[in-house]
Amino acid sequence: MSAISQVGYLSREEWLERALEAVSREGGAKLRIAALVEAVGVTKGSFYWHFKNRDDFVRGLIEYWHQRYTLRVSSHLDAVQGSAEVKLRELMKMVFVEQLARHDLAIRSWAIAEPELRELVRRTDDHRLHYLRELFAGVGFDEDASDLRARVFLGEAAWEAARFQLMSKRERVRNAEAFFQLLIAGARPG
Amino acid sequence: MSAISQVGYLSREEWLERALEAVSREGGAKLRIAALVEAVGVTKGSFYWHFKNRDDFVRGLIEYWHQRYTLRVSSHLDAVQGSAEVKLRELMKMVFVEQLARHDLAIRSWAIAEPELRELVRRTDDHRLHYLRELFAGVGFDEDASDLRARVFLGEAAWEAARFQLMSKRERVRNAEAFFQLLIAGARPG
DNA sequence: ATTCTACCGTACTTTCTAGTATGGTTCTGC
DNA sequence: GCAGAACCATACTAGAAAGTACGGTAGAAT
Repeated sequence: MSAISQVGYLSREEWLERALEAVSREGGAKLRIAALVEAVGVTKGSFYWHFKNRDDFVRGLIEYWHQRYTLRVSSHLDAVQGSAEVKLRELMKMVFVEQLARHDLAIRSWAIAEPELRELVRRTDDHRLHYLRELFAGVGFDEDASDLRARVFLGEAAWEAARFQLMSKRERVRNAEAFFQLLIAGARPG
Repeated sequence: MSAISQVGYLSREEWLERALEAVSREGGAKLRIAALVEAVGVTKGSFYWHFKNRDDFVRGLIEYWHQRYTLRVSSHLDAVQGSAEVKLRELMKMVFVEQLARHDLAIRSWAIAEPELRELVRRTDDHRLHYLRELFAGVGFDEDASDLRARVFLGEAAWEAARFQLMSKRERVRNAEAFFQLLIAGARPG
């Protein structure tokens, strides 16, 4: 019935992937289903096929975000051959150059009020924090130093996510390098 | 007509002060005027007396937030007697112990979509960044080092704002001290 | 005390939006 | 090339939320 023929149906995962892009662009604050489905390229029929209701969608999106931008990343790093420092460099590239945290702000804005959602996001934060601590410990820092650096790393990511600043890739690379110097090279243990 | 007699009328500023507390507690994502006026302790009549409409309110709140949590803070620091390091310590206490950035997430969540609001928030970020750079330069760091440290400082603030973690005051003080060590004491220039 | 203005409460209207009902279309397996 | 399942469009309904109208009260000034 549609004028534009659909190339194929959307799986729940594809749906969430597109939705995440739309939401972080439009902002989670005024999320209307009508606007969302338009951005995704479908209609409400599709939305209510994949999701029970609005809350179910939000939960699903946070869950997907956790899977895609935290668990999958740490799994990827585990598979990287090399020292902890090599892994850390790879992670920095992903986060600060490829802007892996670009959806965080929109996601977090939902979780303020609902305790259930806060718990979901907290789980993400805990995983990231724990993983980073291990990474810095692997470089050779002691417990306190590793903990501090993990938090600073996540802080920089949060700042990039919160800031509405369009940086060129060149600038991002430069920033990432300076940041690396501060955290590692300038304070290498031993 | 109200059962509870009002002690007095609310000025626009008092209105915004109360509103900011309510909004950052309830979250900006699902801001309903009915819930807002209840939290503030008035009715819709009051809301629409002080604000033209919902958008006007959001603009006003961001403006107030900028004034109260950025401009007023830098003015306060300018008046502090002492070295740049003393001022920096004072600022760290305000931000990380007294949690001055606790409203940032809710505010930012609105600004994602609307270019006009993004511009307002960007102005806040620029002011903070510039002020911090000057502060670190005052301590003795060169331009690049000051710039980097300013961003790391704001990163830590953003992380605290984004994270749903209840820390005791004791923990906050400890964290602030460790952070100070990283930025200053452990890398003092000269 | 009265008048003017700032401020607020309440009831009402209008607009918006989540959610439903249902028929239709595309895909998969056979 | 058919049957069943998965997926989606459209039209509709109910409820919620924004915004308005207006009467009333508190404060300030004279």
